[in-house]
Amino acid sequence: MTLQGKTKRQALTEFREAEILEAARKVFGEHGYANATVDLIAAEAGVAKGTLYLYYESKDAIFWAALTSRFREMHAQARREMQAQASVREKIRAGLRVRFAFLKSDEQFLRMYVTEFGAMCRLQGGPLQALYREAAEYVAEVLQTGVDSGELRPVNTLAAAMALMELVKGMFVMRFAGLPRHDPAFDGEQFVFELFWNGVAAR
Amino acid sequence: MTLQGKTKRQALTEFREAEILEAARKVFGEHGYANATVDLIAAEAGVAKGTLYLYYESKDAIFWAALTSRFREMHAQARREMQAQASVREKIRAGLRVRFAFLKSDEQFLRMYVTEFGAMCRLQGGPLQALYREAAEYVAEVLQTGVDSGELRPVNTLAAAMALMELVKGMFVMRFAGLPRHDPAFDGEQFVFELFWNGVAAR
DNA sequence: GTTTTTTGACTGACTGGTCAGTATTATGAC
DNA sequence: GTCATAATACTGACCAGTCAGTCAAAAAAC
Repeated sequence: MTLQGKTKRQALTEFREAEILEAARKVFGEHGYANATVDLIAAEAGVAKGTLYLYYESKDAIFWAALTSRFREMHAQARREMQAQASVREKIRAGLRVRFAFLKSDEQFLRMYVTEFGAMCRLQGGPLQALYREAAEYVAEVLQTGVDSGELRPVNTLAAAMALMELVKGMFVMRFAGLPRHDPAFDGEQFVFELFWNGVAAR
Repeated sequence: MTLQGKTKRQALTEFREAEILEAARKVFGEHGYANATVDLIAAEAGVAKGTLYLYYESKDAIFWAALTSRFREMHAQARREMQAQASVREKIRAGLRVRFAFLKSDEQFLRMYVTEFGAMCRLQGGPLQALYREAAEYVAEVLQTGVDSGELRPVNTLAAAMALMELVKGMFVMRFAGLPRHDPAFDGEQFVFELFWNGVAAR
């Protein structure tokens, strides 16, 4: 009884939390941070405004939770897939595959990631910054093994890792900038891989 | 008299306009769009709030004018320098040199460019989008001549051009993300050039 | 004196956040 | 099992602060 009861509550609570984050991603994704109102998020989540403040202490906190939770998932999955590969080349490819799949499958997250990311970096020490750094550092680590083994030519691995992540973001910026309309069959993932790999691979 | 008067007025008007844009860049750069207030911009520009509305019809219009005027300058100068070069390789190098110099020399514009750019792309058909497209298309044009002459391997030139521009932006994102602290002597411009050039150059 | 430009106090819509009250679920006594 | 009590979760009307935009009056230009 006790256990079942608690489970029921906890389950409900967790469900609510997920629901709120989902709603937040939708509203933030559609309207952007500034134009998204807490009332809208509450309505979308199907809860009262006050309830939101039981789960998160501010609009800002909701935003961070919504963005970072997905970012974290994406990064974790990319890391897993990368670890499962043997060569640096395949690790990079796997990382790209995961990130592209993630961003393609979740329009709202994509919008937040592409359009709000820059603005959020303004906050020195913000949660996203640490995550971004962590993600970049893992990729840099992988690249370093390639440099050490001679698979890649010497390069600033951290800068290269960041460049790669920015390239991924850049490919999706195209969608919002309406580019390129010319070639709908264009494969951004392959393009980024080739550009990056040729750019850093040993000659 | 009339002429002199008008000239004086016009001169004042133009001076005011430049002053307002300069102030706007400072305030938007420091606080971000959402946290920048029209009152702050007016104070910074040394005019009354109402005066701003004689020059621009809204906060949004001020923002656009402030961002696009600099972006336009940067693009125009890059274009000039590129045209002055003979080879595609040197054109690309020149374009990078101009953009890096611009962003390094103007902290406020850099902040707006890096942190607000994404958010602004949200507005389909916004002024920046057209500018961005135009800038990318010019670079793509240059790349195309390289492809045609065999200097570059076949590549989606528009995507490559955008990737290049995103790489530039990415190098400056590092500053805000605090990366990389490891190597202060790191030359972002050279890095981007090599990464890009190796990535798209003929094999 | 008339016209043009500038001013800055004012307005009112908007929204993040609160909290007193209500509803739901868990606990315990019998 | 059932009823009373406690604990927890939820609600939404409300408030206080903010800020884009206005306009009547003042200043400046002519």
